[in-house]
Amino acid sequence: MFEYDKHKFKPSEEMIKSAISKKLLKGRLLYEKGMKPSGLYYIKSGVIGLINYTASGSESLLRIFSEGDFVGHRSFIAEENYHANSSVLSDSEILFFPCESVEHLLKIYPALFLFLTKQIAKDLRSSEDRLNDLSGKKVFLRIAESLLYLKTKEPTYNWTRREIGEFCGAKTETVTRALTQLVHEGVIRKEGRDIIIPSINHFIAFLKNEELKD
Amino acid sequence: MFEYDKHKFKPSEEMIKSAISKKLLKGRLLYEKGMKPSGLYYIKSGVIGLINYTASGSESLLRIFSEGDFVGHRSFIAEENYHANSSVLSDSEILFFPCESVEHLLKIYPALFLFLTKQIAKDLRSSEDRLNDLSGKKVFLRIAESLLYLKTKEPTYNWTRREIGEFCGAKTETVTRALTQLVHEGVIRKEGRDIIIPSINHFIAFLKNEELKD
DNA sequence: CGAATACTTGATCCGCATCAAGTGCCGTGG
DNA sequence: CCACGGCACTTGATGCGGATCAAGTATTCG
Repeated sequence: MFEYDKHKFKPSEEMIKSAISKKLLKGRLLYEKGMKPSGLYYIKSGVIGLINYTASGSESLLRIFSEGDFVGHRSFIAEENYHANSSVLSDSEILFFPCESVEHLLKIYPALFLFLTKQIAKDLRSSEDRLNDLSGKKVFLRIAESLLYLKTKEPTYNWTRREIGEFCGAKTETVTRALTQLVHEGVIRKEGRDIIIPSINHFIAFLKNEELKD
Repeated sequence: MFEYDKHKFKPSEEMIKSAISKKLLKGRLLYEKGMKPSGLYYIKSGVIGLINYTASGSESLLRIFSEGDFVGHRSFIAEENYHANSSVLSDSEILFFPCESVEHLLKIYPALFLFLTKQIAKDLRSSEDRLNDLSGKKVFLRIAESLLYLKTKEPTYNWTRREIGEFCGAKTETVTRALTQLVHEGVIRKEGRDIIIPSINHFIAFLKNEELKD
């Protein structure tokens, strides 16, 4: 089961002075696949998703960013163009730090560079763990684990069935069915469209037990 | 379709002096999942695979390393324990560079650090591209693309059907069937157990065309 | 209130895994 | 050098998980 690191990097006052502030509404793109990075984005508030299109035309949700996260650092550091769209999932306030090169970033903000490097290394682990899960775990378990991850990362955001599915490679209908089962199992509750996990520990215990089956 | 970067980092004579040399036979493990990194590995010759076990007990091949590649750098830089086994696929000669901390590495070998950082950032892209393919592409295309990748990265190594399958989330039988079809399509040839791609360009053209279907 | 979108539930289909029963291929030891 | 044992591979038959299709209902937003 993948987890995420709550450790964040707080930009200095001086850094923030050099930043450009933007407000973006839900549904907008922060950047588009194929574009060349010219700096780093930082989320003051809101939720951003890194989204790619699959061969069959549906979307997949590769990574989630929220308050206190940097965005666009992978492409910037790899010196590649963006490999996916950065889509605004809820109204966001963003800082943009223009930067000309990786070497320049390392020189002026070595601590930030080190932080981002470690972040990418951890993200690679997560991505490879998900790769592993995708070929080894049944969809029900993937959905349950993704729900836990998404709800832990951003408890106040109302994740849709579609987004949960896009995160773990499942269709909306399949997510619905899995959620119905999770309600029957007594580990989640629905309130309108929102999904409530009354006890995270209870949910985790259920997952651990579920993993042993099959 | 994912590609790999041929750009390599050559350790200096001075670096090599501080290294420990090892010879490992096929089937051995360079390191095991869960162990704590204490330095970096470098491949002088041979092929190494990063392998994880899926929930259903089968294996998945996460990354491939060969001559001139570093191994174990992700965990070292993330300051995490290894998240998968490093398995020797063909007899290898390895250099081990002991190193106490990420900061120390950055201080004494800044160019290597920068190189590894970029490498990890590119690997994250590849991994996320594969994640995307796994939920969007049919198994036939995944197998064909994986074959191209593996054969391009290590043309002399005889990739087994099992390994190709473990790389793209397919079973051995499915790989066999896909290969049979690729022979019928006239883009590969079998010689004993080995797979020959007579013309890489022809193969790529076939793939491009195949991607447009469906 | 009406329209658009998110969700739900059931029926059906199909891709690929699984199971089974072989046939090579290759290294090892006599 | 050949025989033998063990994997790697092949091919066909069968089954099932989850996608797809379809036809609703609920929710949210203008």
